[in-house]
Amino acid sequence: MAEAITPRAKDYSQWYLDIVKHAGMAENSDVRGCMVIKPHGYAIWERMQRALDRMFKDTGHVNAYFPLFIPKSFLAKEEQMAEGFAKECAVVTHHRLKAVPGEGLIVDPDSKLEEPLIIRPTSETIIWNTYKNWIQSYRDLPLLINQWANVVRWEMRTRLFLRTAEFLWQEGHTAHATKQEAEDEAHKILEVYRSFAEDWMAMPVLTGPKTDGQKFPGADYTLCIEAMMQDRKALQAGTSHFLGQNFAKAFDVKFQSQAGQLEYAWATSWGVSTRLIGGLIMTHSDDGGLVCPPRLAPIHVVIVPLGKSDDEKANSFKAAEQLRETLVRIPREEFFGYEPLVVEIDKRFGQSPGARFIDWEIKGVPIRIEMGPRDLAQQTCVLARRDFPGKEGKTVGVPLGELPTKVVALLKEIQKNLFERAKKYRDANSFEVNSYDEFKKKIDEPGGFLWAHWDGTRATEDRISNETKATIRCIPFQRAKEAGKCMVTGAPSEGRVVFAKAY
RNA sequence: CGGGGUGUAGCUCAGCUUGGCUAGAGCGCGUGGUUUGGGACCACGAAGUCGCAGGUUCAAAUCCUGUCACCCCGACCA
Repeated sequence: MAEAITPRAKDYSQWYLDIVKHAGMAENSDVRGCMVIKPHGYAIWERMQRALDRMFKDTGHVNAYFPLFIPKSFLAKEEQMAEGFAKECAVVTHHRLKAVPGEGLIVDPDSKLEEPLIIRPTSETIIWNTYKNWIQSYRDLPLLINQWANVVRWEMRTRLFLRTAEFLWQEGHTAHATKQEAEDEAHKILEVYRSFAEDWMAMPVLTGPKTDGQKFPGADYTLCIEAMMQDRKALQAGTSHFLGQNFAKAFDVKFQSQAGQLEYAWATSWGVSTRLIGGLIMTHSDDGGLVCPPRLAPIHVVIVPLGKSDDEKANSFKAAEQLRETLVRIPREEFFGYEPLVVEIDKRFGQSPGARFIDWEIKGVPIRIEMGPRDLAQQTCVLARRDFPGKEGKTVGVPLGELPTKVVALLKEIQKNLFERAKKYRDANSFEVNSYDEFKKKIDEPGGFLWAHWDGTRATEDRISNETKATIRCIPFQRAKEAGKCMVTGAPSEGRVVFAKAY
């Protein structure tokens, strides 16, 4: 039991760190606040990218790339944004080093930049500065562009994947001729995010606008997808902003309408980041390690051949190779993003079988097939599903001939089961509360999503978050119309909003 | 930025209070052998300018001064 994972019940944060570490997903680098994403973690990100990118393309978007550096004056042009990001910007002030005898490399004082460059915390400003040159006529609209990039936000307190100084994301930036069209775009993307979260990550989400206090600086309003982690805390998993004409005005982006009028363009921006990987971990994983939904799993099936004698090893290894050949030839299906099944064979005969099984469980491979002499004598194998921990997920005596159909069906079943289980958990930890006293009690124990009436004011929202550390996660589209009274002030409210403690 | 703490092998740490042989352990790593259906074991081995600089001393990982880095707790965030 050398590499045990801390149980969730004992220390949830440590459990999370143990999973990230032992599953080989990421580690802290020697650069403060920055992580190294290791191959197994990056493989999940690549799968996320592929699925999302196709969804963006299917909705008419194209990819482009804008600079990492943003002149300070650009950032300053949109006042809300400048204020929102000022405290977490990395600033480049010089462009050269020089070697000084005795001192080593120093920043060359003669290389000071005329104007400091900001490392992008987000790219609205540089992009809208560019759009100014691209947009003259209504015929140039809509402009539907996405970029895959890294950004830097100088965070004090970091956690792998969930909050790091540098992270990877995609950011969409669109320009439209009408307000309606831009608003439709923001909603359309939110639906893309919802379906990605639920259908690919198997992570149920609430959707709806943020309050004014929680929205993106520079946005007229922000829509979000919000998920519940297993410690009952909320995770903002994606945001889609309606930016109004704020950036068009800041960067003077006008177009001539069909009627010949000069008008400011309407904008949206939207993004999801490597934070989703943290969400995926905290939604599904158990005390045995990572649990990865099949549609995003870097490896779908691992075959572990077993044997003592050289003959037994050779036989089971050969059978494993034959099985892999069969499995990877299964016709590509939309369900798997038209990609072939990824099947790995574990050749480590030198290690004990238990150690090998556990290693794949920690890595979250959805299906494991064990083949030893006892199985092969009967032309069967042991089939283990990762959504049930350890031996609980095992079925012995599965005929080899049935595997191709069984494996595909089981992958789909695991995907479905993970979503339903997560949804059940979220719903079981969501409560309607009707008084502030009840709220204060429940927010600590048991925690979770508290649906409550709120008067819609910033003052009340701030008061609640100061007193309880809980914030309004979103004003869900899913809420019922229900006349009520704010639990704090008693002022009228037309529906409940969702409060929770959040990452 | 305020308070607390830690720097010794790849990792986790002991040793420091009370200075003294060649600086230790566990894990990991390498080699050889025995093992193998839920985290195997034995033997041997490689690996450290004790964060850095200066000082005290016959003698410093240990005491003193300075310095750097990192971690934890309080105001923000995909």
